[in-house]
Amino acid sequence: MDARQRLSAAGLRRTAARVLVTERMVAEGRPLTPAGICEALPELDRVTVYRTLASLEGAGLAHKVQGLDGAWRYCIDDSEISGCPGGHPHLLCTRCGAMACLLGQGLPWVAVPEGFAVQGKQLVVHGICASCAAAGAR
Amino acid sequence: MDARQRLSAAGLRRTAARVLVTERMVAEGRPLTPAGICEALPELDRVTVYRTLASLEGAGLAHKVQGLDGAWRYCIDDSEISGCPGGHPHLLCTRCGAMACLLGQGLPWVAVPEGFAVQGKQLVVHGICASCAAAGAR
DNA sequence: CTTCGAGATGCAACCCTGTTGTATTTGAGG
DNA sequence: CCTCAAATACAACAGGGTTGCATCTCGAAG
Ligand SMILES: [Mn+2]
Ligand SMILES: [Mn+2]
Ligand SMILES: [Zn+2]
Ligand SMILES: [Zn+2]
Repeated sequence: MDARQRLSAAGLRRTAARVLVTERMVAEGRPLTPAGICEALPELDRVTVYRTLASLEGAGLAHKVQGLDGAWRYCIDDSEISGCPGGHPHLLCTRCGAMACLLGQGLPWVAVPEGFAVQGKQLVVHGICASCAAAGAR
Repeated sequence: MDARQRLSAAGLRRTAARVLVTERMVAEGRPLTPAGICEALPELDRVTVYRTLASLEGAGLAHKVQGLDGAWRYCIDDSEISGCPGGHPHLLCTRCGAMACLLGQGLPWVAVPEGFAVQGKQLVVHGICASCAAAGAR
């Protein structure tokens, strides 16, 4: 699905910044930090990238997850693949900072105390990714 | 168990800062942000609080969890209660920022791709806590 | 094709969390 | 007591993210 189509389908104005950011995220296919996107798109202002990501997330075109480093990662929701309502766990490499969506598995049910209204859950599994392990052993 | 005993048992020097921070955390009984601890203990320098919390965590006397607001929360490990090796889920109120340990349940098993070496997991359930819901309805 | 206004962008300044460097103090063991 | 490694205070810094405001631009309406 084309970036422009995604934006229109979600009822968002198709601005240059949104098209660029969306295309970049689709091309990467994994959760990216705002900083990483800024690096890839130096023609965009940092604040614009933050606001663009917030728009995409608000419109349901992307989801975000927190890294252990305090930075959020945003990833396009690919409606053809995901199909994991309620979200999915994420992998995070503590060495290189790369994040990956663990599609195909959902989030666990958790027993919460009476009166607590659950809005969402976040499950991040951290460790050393395969490529970092290979590089470290070398 | 006394704060001093905890420190000695873990092989840490019993300094004034560590005793104060530990006592404060035991008294609260829930995960606290460094900022919250600083507020409660204005006689301590901010950096000292950060380094003290790192010491406690390194010695296995406390664990930490990330809040959705980007701040870490530290909580004393009460050896008499916890007994949840590998950690436990945490609750976070998105309105007041209060966090709670969900003792009694462990973290789920997650299928990770071949070659990924898991170091740890973090499961944060966020929503509106009972007292905030009551306050909001009022 | 032109007009026009809500919404998006760029820029500067700011806040908050956390870290690092370094001189000074402190506490536990001898 | 002494001693010295470890811990503390203070200042400076770094990174992620937000806010306010002037300017620009998309897209609907004429
Ligand atoms: Mn994901
Ligand atoms: Mn806990
Ligand atoms: Zn890696
Ligand atoms: Zn609350």
